[in-house]
Amino acid sequence: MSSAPLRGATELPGRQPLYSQVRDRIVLAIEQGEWDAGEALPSEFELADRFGVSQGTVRKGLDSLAAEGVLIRRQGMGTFIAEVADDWGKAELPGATRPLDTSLELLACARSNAGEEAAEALRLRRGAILLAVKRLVRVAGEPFAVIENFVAAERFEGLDARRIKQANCNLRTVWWREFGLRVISAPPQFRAGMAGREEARLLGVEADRPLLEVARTAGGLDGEPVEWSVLRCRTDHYVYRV
Amino acid sequence: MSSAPLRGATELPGRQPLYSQVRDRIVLAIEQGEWDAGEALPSEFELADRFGVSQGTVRKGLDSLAAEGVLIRRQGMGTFIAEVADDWGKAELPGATRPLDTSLELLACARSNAGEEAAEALRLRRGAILLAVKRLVRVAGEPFAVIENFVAAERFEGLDARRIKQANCNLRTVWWREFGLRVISAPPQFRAGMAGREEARLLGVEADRPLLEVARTAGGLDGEPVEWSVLRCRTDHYVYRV
DNA sequence: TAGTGGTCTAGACCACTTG
DNA sequence: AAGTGGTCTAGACCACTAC
Repeated sequence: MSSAPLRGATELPGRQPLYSQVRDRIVLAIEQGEWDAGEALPSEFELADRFGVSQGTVRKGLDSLAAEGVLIRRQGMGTFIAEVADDWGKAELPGATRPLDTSLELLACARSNAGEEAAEALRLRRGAILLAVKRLVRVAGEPFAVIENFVAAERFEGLDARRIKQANCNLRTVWWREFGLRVISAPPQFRAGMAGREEARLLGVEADRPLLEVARTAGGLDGEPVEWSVLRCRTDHYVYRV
Repeated sequence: MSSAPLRGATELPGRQPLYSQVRDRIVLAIEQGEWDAGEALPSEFELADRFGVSQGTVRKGLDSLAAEGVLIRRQGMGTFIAEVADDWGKAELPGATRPLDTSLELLACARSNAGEEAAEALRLRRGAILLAVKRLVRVAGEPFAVIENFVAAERFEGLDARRIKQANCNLRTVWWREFGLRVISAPPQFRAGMAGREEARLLGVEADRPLLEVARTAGGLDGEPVEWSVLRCRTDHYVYRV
């Protein structure tokens, strides 16, 4: 939050461009809760004053965060902190281009131990204590997908079903409001699997029917992995679009 | 190829920003074969002269094409036409982040009639005459996926197996070299399906095993749909990453 | 040394939104 | 009318590449 100009850092060997330093300073301010979701940032000129750079340089930093989906810029209005969204793909009718509306339901929130994939993705040791959140996605009221999210229990002390439900089952909102953490997802991995007994029951399909599996990690704005998650969905009625 | 300044268009009602007009002019020049793949474009200042705008405006246009993967910019060297790549996702080991090397083999190139999905995607009538290209993707020598591409036969008169093999089975290279067409893919749709008898045989899996299906359309730099394609892959050994 | 793209500035004007 | 982001310019300097 200091107003020290950024130039001092420009002589260091591992020097970053000014606009990139501006981006990082803004990220820091966001993480420190300086502005709430939906709130407007100061104007480009105010930020330029604060960071001791020109308005064009601030613009480049803001544009990069807008491209990442962290900020929303509207001509004539200002630059706003984006509402965080659970940025999974969307259900669509095959061949269609319009995403369908979905609803989320919390199934469980419990401690578990890291399996091989989760441990590797989160850079933890195998068996580390995780929190596992299990949710059901519905399309037009019908079960479409089961999502499991895993995070390090240590970092998310106090997470429980009540807090998740308060945020309408949007975990990104929970990470942001309760833990001051904003995350961005890496490109997912895809696999075709079979419905186990549990998924078959939840999704209302027969066991041994093919299910689409989507797995991904998400990291903080600084790049550190925070969350590993898997979505399993039936694709007999709808398809999944990235 | 004319050198008329761009300003004249700025008074039109559907006016585009100058940098966007610069982008379109460069796209046009690329499509007219002014530069080959791998070749360098004129410098920013030369292009600025040619289009009658400032160097910064040219830069914005070039940057947007670089972001789309059409151009590659290298400090101190210049701006180059990117080699076209078949931009499917990659095969990876589960949990890994490094893509594996793949090879392509042409299975067939034949005429067919547009099914419902292909017709809709390509904005043609159902039953329109298409060219269907079928290829096999191998990872470490083992069959991994079957890709089918569909294009309007009318637009790709003269396409045959020989021309495809000459381009190492890279269809994007064929579109570019033989038909002067550069395409960009839209986000794909995913589905979990079952291996039919034909895919099972080609991929070396049992019939009724789950297969991952990835479908997408690709359009020209002007946005018109050109190609519809489907990839079907086994995900028992490797996974598919976007 | 010359030429390229990469960064940064200062200032101008435009388009849009709100009061 | 005032304030915001969006575009555009002209010019400066830097970092990298080639010769």
